[in-house]
Amino acid sequence: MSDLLERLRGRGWRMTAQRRVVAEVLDGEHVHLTADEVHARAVDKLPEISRATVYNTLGELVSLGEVLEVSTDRRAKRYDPNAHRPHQHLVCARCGAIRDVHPTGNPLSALPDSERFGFTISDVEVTYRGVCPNCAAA
Amino acid sequence: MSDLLERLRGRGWRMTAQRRVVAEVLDGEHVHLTADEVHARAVDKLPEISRATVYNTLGELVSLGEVLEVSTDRRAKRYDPNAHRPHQHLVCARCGAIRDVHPTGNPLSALPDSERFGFTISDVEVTYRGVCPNCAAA
DNA sequence: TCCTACGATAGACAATGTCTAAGTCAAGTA
DNA sequence: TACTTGACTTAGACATTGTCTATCGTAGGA
Repeated sequence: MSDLLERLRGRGWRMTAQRRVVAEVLDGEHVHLTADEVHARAVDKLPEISRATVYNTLGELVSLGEVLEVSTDRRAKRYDPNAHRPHQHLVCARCGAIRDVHPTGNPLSALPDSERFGFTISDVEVTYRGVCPNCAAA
Repeated sequence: MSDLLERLRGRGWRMTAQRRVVAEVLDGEHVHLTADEVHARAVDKLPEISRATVYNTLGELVSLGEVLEVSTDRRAKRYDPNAHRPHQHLVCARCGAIRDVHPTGNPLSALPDSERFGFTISDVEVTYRGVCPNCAAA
């Protein structure tokens, strides 16, 4: 995670204990926490951190392109630190588990010009839904 | 829209003024209203209809498979009456306009077995994002 | 026409996210 | 090191979206 902290510092980010803690919480593969979960884990490390700061910091990380927002369910947004490798999500419809996946081909090419209605398309968001092995076994 | 009302009546749906109004509001192509927008339009036709009834009725229509829930932004869910033809969505990142689109090929096939982590996948949700012609011109 | 179970209602409540005003502090400067 | 300043943090009010409950009303069958 010092990678991320270094990058942020290099971009002129003012380093505070709160920001460091939020960045540390968002470390790892297949991490997809809600803002509230991030807050809860941040509080473990820094009890006086406020909800507003977590929201602010997450918003800044998203603006900087260091973290992605994903909405796999209709409840809270989730934050995905795996922003530097394009990927999609695979969600278990029962337990809500989320995995990052990497499809073949460019998903943008699936949409023919005749279906683009003159839009300039820049991005696709793809979420696969199914049942994970654990839930299938249960 | 009498089609929808007929189908619903055929399924034993008890017909009330409120339900009829909600079904009428959800008529047409490229209709993607939030629950609140549905409520506002329903109130125009039937001033005493309550918010809870709109939510209940939308939920029932979704359960019956007559209407789809889509979440193209992170704000409110939107309701799409075009439930009988599989389609995806194209969203303008500036004004939020939404169009239904129909891509070529089966999006499920883009995910190789090696990336399925043992999940049994049943569904894919695809949202294209870009800028619509109106916003591009402005 | 009358009954009754299902539907509708108002409004409280819950979850998530945003905003504000005031206090605090990181980092540059001398 | 001490000073300064504007960016950062805070608590809590507020906003939005959605859900639940207790009560009232009514569609449709007898």
